Amino acid sequence: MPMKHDIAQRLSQYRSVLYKLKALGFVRVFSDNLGDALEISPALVRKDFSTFSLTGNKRGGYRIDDLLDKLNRLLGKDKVQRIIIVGCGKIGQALMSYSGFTREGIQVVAGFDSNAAVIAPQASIPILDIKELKTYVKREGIRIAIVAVPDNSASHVFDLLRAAEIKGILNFAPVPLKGAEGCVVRNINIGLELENLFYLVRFAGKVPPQPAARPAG
Amino acid sequence: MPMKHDIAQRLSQYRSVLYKLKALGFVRVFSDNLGDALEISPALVRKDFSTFSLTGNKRGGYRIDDLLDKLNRLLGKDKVQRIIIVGCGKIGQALMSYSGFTREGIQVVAGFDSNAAVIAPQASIPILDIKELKTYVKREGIRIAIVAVPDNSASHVFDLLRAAEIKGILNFAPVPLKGAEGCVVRNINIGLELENLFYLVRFAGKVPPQPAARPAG
DNA sequence: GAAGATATGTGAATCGTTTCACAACAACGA
DNA sequence: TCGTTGTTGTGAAACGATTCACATATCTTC
Ligand SMILES: NC(=O)c1ccc[n+]([C@@H]2O[C@H](COP(=O)([O-])OP(=O)(O)OC[C@H]3O[C@@H](n4cnc5c(N)ncnc54)[C@H](O)[C@@H]3O)[C@@H](O)[C@H]2O)c1
Ligand SMILES: NC(=O)c1ccc[n+]([C@@H]2O[C@H](COP(=O)([O-])OP(=O)(O)OC[C@H]3O[C@@H](n4cnc5c(N)ncnc54)[C@H](O)[C@@H]3O)[C@@H](O)[C@H]2O)c1
Repeated sequence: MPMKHDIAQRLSQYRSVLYKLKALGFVRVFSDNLGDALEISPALVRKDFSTFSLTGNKRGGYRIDDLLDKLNRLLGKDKVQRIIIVGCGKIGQALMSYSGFTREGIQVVAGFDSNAAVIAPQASIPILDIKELKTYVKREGIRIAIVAVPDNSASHVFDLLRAAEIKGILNFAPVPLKGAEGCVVRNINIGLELENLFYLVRFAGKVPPQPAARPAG
Repeated sequence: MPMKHDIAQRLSQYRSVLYKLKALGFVRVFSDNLGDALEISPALVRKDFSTFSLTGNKRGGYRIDDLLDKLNRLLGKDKVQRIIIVGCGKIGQALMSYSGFTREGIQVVAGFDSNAAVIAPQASIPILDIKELKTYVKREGIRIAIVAVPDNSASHVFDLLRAAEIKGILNFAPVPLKGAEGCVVRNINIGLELENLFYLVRFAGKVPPQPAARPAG
């Protein structure tokens, strides 16, 4: 139950940085290097590694290959992760044809849509009728889905995915789906990110949450 | 300097929920209602409001219209926010044609690209040559940009935006751009979100950060 | 092989955020 | 008018995450 809210995120980031360092010819890293790269303190890097028993050497830091092996295993990078995309509109199709996933060991194996004009079972990544969702998910053992349907279909699609016993959802509809027993949800709300950015920019430097000068007293 | 890292995010979420309640005919809300909606405690809702001097009534809760007025002002929703998109490929174009932004008072006023085949200065949302970026940004007083260029162009584009004195960036390239003096950056890394989801799903319920049973002793 | 230099690994201290708990107050009913 | 009810507003407590600080291990050099 106690889940450090973004240590896993950092693990992925360490991994990404480590690959870059490795490509540059480095063999070892120090907690300072990783701290600089992620803009966190070296102590936190060490704490994180310690949490997952990623050990180094009291002098020469950490062996990059060693860290990468362990991180890859920890993050499930030793096998290709297969996902589906529900809603093959603008966002959905952009994601389906995104080559960056492959590099990360993520494979989009199918799309699903309710619009007959979009369905294309013979495409290299087949787009199937949403009615086939449950059968497909069960047969192929899919655990993760991306939701990219219009806002007003999102909660219906959410129910379908739950019925198909999907274990994790990445949701692009600006309708916060609430995680439920046995199904983790992460919401990506681009509008919200922008609003946040406006706010941050507006109050950059200035007194941010203006606690309203107390009426003299 | 001390910046509560996601209180602004919550402010936007309150706003969104309040509009839904209003549409349903509600006039007042209680901290409990908002707490339920955002899956946070009512106490935090009250603390947040208190921080921004959003006051309610000791019995009948908060007046929705009142909250919305104040939140809108606080979040800069009283005027349309004008943004640009750099990199008009798959993601960039999906965002340019996304109608959801308009609803939120966000207007994409131009796109920029380096590929002549994509440039279209006469389109309803013009796509201009990246060379015109600085001039345009200064002339139009643009403060926020979305970056949707390929990974290896990201940091170059970042420099161009900084030179144009852009104040905030929403970055889709999986290359963590580091915020700098006078420029806030938010990175959206979809691959990272997916990896995180895999991790969460893999360890759902089970012992998560396996602290490696100590060697008897 | 001892001395010095340098990084890790981690318990304790710190810091920021969230929750608790309750006084203060508004509305309502008798 | 006065008690009862229900909700806010907020100091203080609890909690969780991060940083500090240092003992400990390893490498390097003489
Ligand atoms: N396009 C963007 O840039 C953008 C940005 C932020 C958020 N979003 C959000 O992402 C979601 C998708 O946006 P989009 O622009 O790709 O929309 P879109 O209209 O282009 O695509 C939606 C697709 O979902 C399909 N669909 C509708 N109901 C369905 C159902 N019940 N089952 C299966 N498929 C169904 C439609 O046929 C369509 O192909 C929306 O919720 C939108 O708010 C989009
Ligand atoms: N497509 C996706 O689903 C997806 C998902 C996650 C992340 N991303 C990331 O988003 C970014 C864009 O992805 P995409 O699929 O839209 O790529 P894309 O190749 O379709 O589009 C990139 C656009 O940027 C333009 N460009 C290149 N260099 C430029 C420069 N120096 N100045 C201005 N414009 C320039 C190109 O001409 C092209 O139009 C990439 O970094 C990618 O990793 C994309």
